[in-house]
Order: sequence, then structure tokens, then C-alpha cells
Amino acid sequence: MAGSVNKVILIGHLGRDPDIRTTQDGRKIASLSLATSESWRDRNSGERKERTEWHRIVIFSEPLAKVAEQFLKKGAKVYIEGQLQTRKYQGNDGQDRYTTEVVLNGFNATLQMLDGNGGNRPPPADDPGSYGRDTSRDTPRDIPSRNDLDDDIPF
Amino acid sequence: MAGSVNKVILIGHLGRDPDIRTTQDGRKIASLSLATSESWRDRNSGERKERTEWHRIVIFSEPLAKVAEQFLKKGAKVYIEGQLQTRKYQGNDGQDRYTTEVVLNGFNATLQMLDGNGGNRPPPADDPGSYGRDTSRDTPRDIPSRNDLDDDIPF
Amino acid sequence: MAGSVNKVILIGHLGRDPDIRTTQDGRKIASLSLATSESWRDRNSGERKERTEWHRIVIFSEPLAKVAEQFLKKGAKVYIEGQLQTRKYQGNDGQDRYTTEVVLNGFNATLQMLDGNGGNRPPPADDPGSYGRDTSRDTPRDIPSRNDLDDDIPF
Amino acid sequence: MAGSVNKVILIGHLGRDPDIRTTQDGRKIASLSLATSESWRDRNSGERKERTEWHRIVIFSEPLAKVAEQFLKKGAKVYIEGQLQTRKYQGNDGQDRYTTEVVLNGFNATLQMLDGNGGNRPPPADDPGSYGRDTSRDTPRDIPSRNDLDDDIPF
DNA sequence: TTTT
DNA sequence: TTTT
Repeated sequence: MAGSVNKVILIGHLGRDPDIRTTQDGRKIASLSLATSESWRDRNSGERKERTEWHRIVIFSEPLAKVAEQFLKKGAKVYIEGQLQTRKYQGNDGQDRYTTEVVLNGFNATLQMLDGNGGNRPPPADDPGSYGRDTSRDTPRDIPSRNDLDDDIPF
Repeated sequence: MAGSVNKVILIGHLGRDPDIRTTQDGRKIASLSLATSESWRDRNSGERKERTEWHRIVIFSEPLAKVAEQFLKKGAKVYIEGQLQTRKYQGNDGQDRYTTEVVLNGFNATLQMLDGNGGNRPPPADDPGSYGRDTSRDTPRDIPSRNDLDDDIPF
Repeated sequence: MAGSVNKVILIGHLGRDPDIRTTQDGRKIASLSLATSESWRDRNSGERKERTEWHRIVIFSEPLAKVAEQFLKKGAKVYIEGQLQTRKYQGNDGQDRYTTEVVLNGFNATLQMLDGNGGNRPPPADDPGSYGRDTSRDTPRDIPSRNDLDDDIPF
Repeated sequence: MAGSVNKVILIGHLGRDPDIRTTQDGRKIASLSLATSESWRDRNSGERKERTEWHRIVIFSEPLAKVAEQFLKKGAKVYIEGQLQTRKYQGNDGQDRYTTEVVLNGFNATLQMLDGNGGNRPPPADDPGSYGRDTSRDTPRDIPSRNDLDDDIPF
């Protein structure tokens, strides 16, 4: 479609260590569970409210997946730029289900660490601290089909 | 949480006319089905590929919902800024399911028409053409609980 | 710096045809003059106000520069994603001056046409209508130094 | 203009303590000097390059200006969402000059602290840590005219 | 499941 | 200098 944009920008913390998988043809894929929260004061009661949202992040970009593997850990604060994708999968009961993910496929994706050491682990000697855009895979053709994944459980 | 960001930016076309509902306490809520597409040339085959993604947009901001109701129609091209929210609902089989939506709640939300007349309808005399940020409802407290909605089907 | 982001997102109209220049080593660079406007009703007087902002866009990404050259024209509506850069130049009086530009250098840049024909010109037979991210030049090293430009007037 | 967007998203560090001024009618305005950096490896030489960009941030939104005054300090890491504005001023030589700023005017603006304590100062007892969108001033009418400022030097 |  |  002419002039389409699909962009997600998130800043939040990882709820657990990155999950790293390998496709049948040897590429690494990282999945992150990212929390964003907002808090506000209720107009009526005056009490403090907080709402946490959990996001499923899937990193198909291999350089970014490797960064996630090496440098991110539970608790890490990150900036993420990706796009929304919803995919169908079969539930355990055989029925179709859908899940929406924030996909980083290198074409348009960014991952930035916002704390010094990517979580609660002491920083490695070669910790990049920051991280640029993946420039090695930059067209959508690089998105592995879901069939490449050797998992049978959606997430 | 300190320093959290949850932002979605989309430009696409409506797949159908906006769906307008009314909460039990009389507020209007609009739902949009928005398509974004990307196309690229396959690195190997050289053939042209296209992928369309459908997004469910829910407008809790009443001014923006009214704009949607009055001015948007199937085919309209829009710019949307909102945030990601995933909510649980009961499937027909009684099981928990989840759906992820792009929510415009006035606190952080934008809706802009990018074509002259909001779709394939001739423009009304008072067509605003553009549309600013909702400034009348600007805190999360304005988000109606899902229980306010008189629907029993998620979407 | 660890975790830095520099991003500009604009939707507006071109005030004139793109200006195309060629560097000494043969690369094309396009400059755009882009208007964004906002309108609102004054809280006190109740009258309608409008403010237009002009942005100087510089496209170092050669694929995007070619798209600008071929398909954009005065009046075209575009979506632009780039980054802020301020550079120093010598005024006619020999004094230092500064100008801030929105730079599209392929590393992080997007240009999307939002109207069918890129302005008031009838669309060419091969009008792409839309336009993807530049993926051929995707690191900052591709930014031509200003000395490459064969102009002596800043803009 | 129909469907216009003017948005800047920055993550960087403050180069100095915020500068707080007061308008003639008593409103606070904060100015920040914010650095963003990018680094990459040169394609030819293979050496590591870094480029730092300095941004002038002007916070007209009074709640956000107060947050800046109370909680930000040289070295603080912040997320900023604002819009581009270029204004004319008179140089010391009487000639017109222009400066481009990232303006946070409450209508569309966000300021988030990304480190615990807003810089190198120990966190105060009531440090908010994070900070929501200004919702008390949300229309452009709140932008003080530049004439309100009691400065005669642009920055 | 994170974080403040 | 654009656009509505």
C-alpha cells in the first residue's frame, strides 16, 4: 500500500532473561518479555494508580538477537523500535489463536540498552553499552517463516 | 515505572467503516480495523512480495471517537498514535484468550486524516480535514473499564 | 553514547519542487522544504489560530534522493523519518552561523508518499506510490561530508 | 493543515544543568542542552567513529519545566518527545538569525527520566523517578510569545 | 515476569 | 514556499 507505516516504540524492563532459539538453518532468534508501566493519580479518589503492560518482542534480526543474547538480562532497561505483527497458531485444543508481537527484523528495527550493564549482571569487558541498528539484514525477505522455528508452542 | 514509553505509530487504511459503541454511562467508543502493508522485492526470486498487517484500534477518547464516527469511512487513510494494550477475554468455549489492541485514550493519542474526505464518502460541509490531539480527556482515569462495554464478543 | 536516540517524524507538504544536487563523486542529494501546520481554537478569543512550521530536509540516501527527484513535486504530501543535525556554515559576512536540518541518511531514514502522485503532476506509469526504507546505504559512513557538496550557499 | 505531524523523539544526556527562566507573567520555562551520539565502524578504515549532536530543548509546559528544575541535572539521561520549531532573532550585529529548537509545550510533549536520580545528584526523597505527560496545559495557546521572555540573548 |  |  502506498505510504504505510507500522512502528512501535517501547521503553521498559525485561521481565526475564532473553529466550534464544535457533532456526533450522542456523539463525538465532531472541524473544523478550518487556514491561511498560504508567502511573497516574485517580481524578476522583486521588489515589495513585499503576498499570503494567507486558509486550512480547521477537528479534529476527540476527545481530540484534546476538546483542540480546550477550548483553541483556532480566531487569535490563531497553529502548525498542519494531513493528506490530499478529500471527495465527494452533492452540492445544486444536483451535486457531492469534498472538500479537513486536517484531524486530532489521528492516526498521532498533534495540538500545538504557542501563549500563543490560540488567543485573556485572558488565562484561566488551559491553557495547549502546547498540546501533542492524544493518546486515535489511529487507523483509530476511524474516524467517514461522515454519523455520523448531518450537511447537507459540510462546 | 520510571521512564517507561509505550507508543504505536501507524499509517494505513480502514478496512471497514468505524464501529461505534456506547458505554453504559453514555460515552462513545470507536473501533477501527486498520491495514498497513509493506512490499519488497525478494532477494532470491526477485519477485515482488507484499504483506498486509491488520490492526485493531480502539478509541476511548471521546472527541477522537466522535471524529471517527463523523468523518472516517472504509478506505480512509489515517495517521494514528496510540499505545499497545493486551486484554483477556473469554472465548465462546469458556477459555481465556488475549487480544492486543492499539488504544487511543486521549492521554497520548492522535488521529489524523490523511486524505481529504476520510474515505470514499463525499466530504461533509464541516469536514475538519485534520484533527488535533484530544485535550479534553487526558489522563488514564478516563479509560472505561471493559465492563462498561455492553458487548460480549471481543471483536 | 550508550542508548541514544535521535528521531524526527514529520508529515507535511512540500513548499516547492525538490532541489537535486550532485556531489563531487557523483552522488545525488535532495533537499526538500516541508511545511507542517497545526491549528487550534484560542482559549480566550475563541478564534481559529494556525501556525505553520517550515523544515529543511536533506536526503543523503541516494535511493531516497532518486525517489524525491522522480516522484515528488511541490505540494506533495509526505511522511518523513530522519534525524536532527545542526551544522555550522559561514554567512556572507564571514561569521559563523548554524542551521538545523532533518537528515535522511539511509541509516534510519524513511520517505513515504502520502498522496497518489507525489504532488500536482500526473503520476508516471511506474509511480511506486509508496516507498520503502533505503537499504543500500545503511551506515553513517555514507554521509557525505559537507565538503563534498559543490555549493557555497548553505541553503 | 489536514493531517500534519511534527514530532521529535530524543534520548540523550544533559550537557549542563537545566536553565530556568520566568516569563513576565510568572510562568517557568526550562531550557535543556541535550546530547545524542551515534557510533559506527567506518566501512573503509575500519576505525570506530562517533558523532555527537547537541539539541536545544525548550520546555514551555510548566509542569514539565518544574520537573526539569527539580529533578534534572547535568548528566541526566532523558527521553523527550516534542516538536520542531524554528524562530528568528536578532544577532548582536542586528542581523536576522534563526535557531531551531525542540519545543515541549504540553500539547504533545513528554519528558521521562531514564536514570534513577536525574543526573549526578543524590535523589531527593520525593523524586518521582518518572514523569507523565503534562495534562494541565494542552493547547498551543499556552505557548508564551517570545516577547514574554526577559532575555535578550537567544541561547 | 520487570521497574520505581 | 505547502496544505486545508
